[in-house]
Amino acid sequence: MPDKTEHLHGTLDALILKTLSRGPLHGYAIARWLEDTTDGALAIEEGSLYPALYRLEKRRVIEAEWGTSELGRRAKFYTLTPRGRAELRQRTEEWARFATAVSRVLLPAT
Amino acid sequence: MPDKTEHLHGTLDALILKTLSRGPLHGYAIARWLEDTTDGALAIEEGSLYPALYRLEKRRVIEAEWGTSELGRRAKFYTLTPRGRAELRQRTEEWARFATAVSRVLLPAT
DNA sequence: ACGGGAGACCTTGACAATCTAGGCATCGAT
DNA sequence: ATCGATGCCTAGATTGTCAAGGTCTCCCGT
Repeated sequence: MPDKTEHLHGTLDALILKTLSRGPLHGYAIARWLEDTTDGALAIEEGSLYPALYRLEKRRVIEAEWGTSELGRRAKFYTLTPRGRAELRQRTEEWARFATAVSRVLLPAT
Repeated sequence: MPDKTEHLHGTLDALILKTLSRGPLHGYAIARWLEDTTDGALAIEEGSLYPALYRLEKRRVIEAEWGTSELGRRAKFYTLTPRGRAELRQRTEEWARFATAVSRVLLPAT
């Protein structure tokens, strides 16, 4: 049972960039990887994923190229650009600051 | 310099509830308290705050009552209802799970 | 031979929540 | 007299996610 993904707002981009920082992947695989490595806590809907990828590509933080998936199917592979790496760093720091602040309020003296 | 508040999505309600769990406060004071205790990392825009309070009141997780602020001004004081406490617990847990998942992806091996 | 599920992509429309940018009123200090 | 802080409020635009659909191919079970 995945979490309310409502929180994703503003975080999905960073998650995608981070996923791609480990190497090129196609969209479907990005969603899979995120879901797997968080034990299902992060469920990325395809209706969120593909528009996000398109946004990121348009802003030139990722690049797309058609290729073939591990299972021999047509798939679009995304690669992180230098720009993307910079943005990832920045967004990661933003997240850290935000999460720290919220946790300080919500989970004090745990 | 406050953070991009874009992240707030879905978190603001919990923050407000938590703030009120320490005792009744008026809207302006809620924003102040959140801003202060997070060293400005959480800047709550009034255009987000008041609609949020209205939403929460309508859902009966908080109650409003007009009164007088510490500085002698007319102010609306909000109190957490039992329902609100329950929701706070639930949302806090949701946040914890979400934040843990995102951090695990974004800040691995820190 | 056929059906269904999984892999892989995409789009449309609705919705929810935040932000921007205003407005109003009172008070104290300069 | 004006300005900043206190305190409330609203309208509209923006944004991003979600739900729900659709397409095509491959593989597996029956």
